[in-house]
Amino acid sequence: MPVRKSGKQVTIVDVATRAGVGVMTVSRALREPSKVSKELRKVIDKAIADLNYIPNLNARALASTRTDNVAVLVPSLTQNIFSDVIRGVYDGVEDSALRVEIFNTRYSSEVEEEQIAAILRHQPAGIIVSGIEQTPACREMLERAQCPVIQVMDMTDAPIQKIIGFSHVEAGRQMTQHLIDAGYRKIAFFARWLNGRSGGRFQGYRAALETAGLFDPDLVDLTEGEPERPHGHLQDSQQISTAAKGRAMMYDLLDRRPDADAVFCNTDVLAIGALFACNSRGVSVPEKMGIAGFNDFDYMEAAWPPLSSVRIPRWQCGYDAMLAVRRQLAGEDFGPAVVDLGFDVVRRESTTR
Amino acid sequence: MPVRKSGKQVTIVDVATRAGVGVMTVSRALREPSKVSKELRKVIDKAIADLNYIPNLNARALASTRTDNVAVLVPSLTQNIFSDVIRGVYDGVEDSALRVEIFNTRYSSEVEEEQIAAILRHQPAGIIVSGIEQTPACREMLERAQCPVIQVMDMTDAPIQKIIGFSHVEAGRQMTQHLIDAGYRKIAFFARWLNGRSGGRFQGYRAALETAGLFDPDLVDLTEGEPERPHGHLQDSQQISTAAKGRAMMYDLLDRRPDADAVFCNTDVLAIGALFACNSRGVSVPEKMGIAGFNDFDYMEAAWPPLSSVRIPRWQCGYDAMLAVRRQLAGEDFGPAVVDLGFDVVRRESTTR
DNA sequence: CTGTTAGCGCATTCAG
DNA sequence: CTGAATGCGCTAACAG
Repeated sequence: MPVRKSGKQVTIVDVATRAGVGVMTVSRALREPSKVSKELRKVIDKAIADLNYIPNLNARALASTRTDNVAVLVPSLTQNIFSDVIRGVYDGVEDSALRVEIFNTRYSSEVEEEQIAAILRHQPAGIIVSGIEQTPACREMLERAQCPVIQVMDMTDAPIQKIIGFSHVEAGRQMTQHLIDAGYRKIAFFARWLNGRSGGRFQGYRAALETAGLFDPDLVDLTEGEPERPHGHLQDSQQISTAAKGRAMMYDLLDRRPDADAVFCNTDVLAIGALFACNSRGVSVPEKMGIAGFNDFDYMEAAWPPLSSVRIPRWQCGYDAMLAVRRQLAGEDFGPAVVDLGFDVVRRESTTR
Repeated sequence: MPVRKSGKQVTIVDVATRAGVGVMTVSRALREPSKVSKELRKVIDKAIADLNYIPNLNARALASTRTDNVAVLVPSLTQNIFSDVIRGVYDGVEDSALRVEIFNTRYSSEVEEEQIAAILRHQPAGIIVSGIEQTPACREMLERAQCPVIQVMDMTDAPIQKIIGFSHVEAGRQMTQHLIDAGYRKIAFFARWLNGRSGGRFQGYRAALETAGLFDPDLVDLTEGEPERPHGHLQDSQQISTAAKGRAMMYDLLDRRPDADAVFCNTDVLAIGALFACNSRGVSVPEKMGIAGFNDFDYMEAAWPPLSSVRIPRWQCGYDAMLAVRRQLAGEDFGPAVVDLGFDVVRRESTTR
């Protein structure tokens, strides 16, 4: 008498019995069809279909001590930045047996820690994680991980295993330098909050202006200190609008500092909001006010006037990260530990005068 | 001599040995701490920390024939619509032991089928899937699933188990009716492609206009037939811009049909592009051209002039779906099979004349 | 509250 | 190319 209810799940044994072959043959037919004779394969396929057999991947993972899941951690899905990274990841996983699992840390270190712990418990094939701001606990876990770990979308000399990204500091610096070169002198900075990456941009902005002797803290508007984390059962309609924020910041700037002549927005949406503010006040862009954003989403080019921005390799980070995982799993060369993909300062009408 | 390399993974046995207790006590301490005495719990926790023990969830899943993973399938992550749904899902999972796993089908039925198959092989705790357009194969798999299955963001009389959403047809109809009521007569329709949901909006648009005797197929611009699936190693910069598309469609409309007086855009970004086109041509909105979008993202209110749109319960769909999963798992009442959350036609300046 | 035993479904190993 | 035995790490089911 079985101690355990012999779960009515269809197992590989049932399939083997029905097909009149050994269990191992079924297992092979499932994973390496080429190693099973064509005839047996047919019989087995039929048995599988008849019984409606569904392989249990948990059992497989336990027996083989590995899985085909690549975990991807991003801080936000609402910001298209990471959607593009994820798109790259998906493009990179094609024609492989791997599966992509997305995890949203929501800019919370606690959540990230929990998720990494949970991911490791599942014995992933690889991990792709955004940024370099992991807590010591996260970092330790990731260092101990028995699989490829790739960091993306930022830059550091000391990656966990490998990093593929670009320098936010340098990006902020170069865009600011472009504004200076274009003839702007009172260049403001708009951001809703600063994290490691956006903070880097701000550093670059500040460095460029200080070098030029133009830095003015009064032109910096960081409004809120907290990272984005819409939460607490907010409904869509109750969300704080970044575009509206950009508009409000521009109104405020126009009121407070009528001498300001340009703004570097930490985000494209902020820039769009700022543009609308100028539109409604009759402030001409780029003549009276230069506007630049960051990310270069599609609508920047489509705006009127077209808005300058910094184009960053979002898709490429995701794609290359997945390829690196695959190379590593295949036992091939892992390549350099640090890959700097760079960025482009895209100059459009909004900063041309 | 062991047949198998006794993998150097730390197991629950190691912990039990070190703590000087039974295996089962460790297992309990991990999952139901309240059922283990405080003292033992301490000893066990220390042993876990000392050994750096990581529970193997695959083994747990195999032994208990269930997991804590709720799979969420969405057709796109680039469109914020689904990001909001996912946000709702995350908010709904809090204070539960469940974990969220996001899957991106990329508007591909094949991908969706593969993913659903893979998900089922992992014995999920629940499944949340977008829309009602599952292929027969998908539908069959989901009907067979031994876990709660919730469809979201659309409406049907025959859900797999339960659906939480709203009617796209009705939404399209009501927005169009609003435009008619506002006095517009030559109302165009812009869309980049039609799938089940956007197609529903078009149906509603058409129905409203036909009822009013105003339908004109020449005012419908569906440009492309294919659903969005940026792909084939496109980099960010090479993506086709929806905003630019909206702008181009408006230019085309202004050229082809100078008598057109309004447009219902299938998507907010399209509407933004259309607005920029009017800005650059000096066409006054809403006087000469009414513009309405769909989704009501934050930037619609922030635009100049503010743009009308249809606000849909994205967050609520995700949140309620997760709660339904939890209720079902807890053995509580599953509630009605069909939940219509409705929507709001948001009238702003862009359609007020 | 605690421990023992058996087995979840599959892949590894090694022999045919 | 095929198959039989063994155990992956954990938890259900009982007994104490």
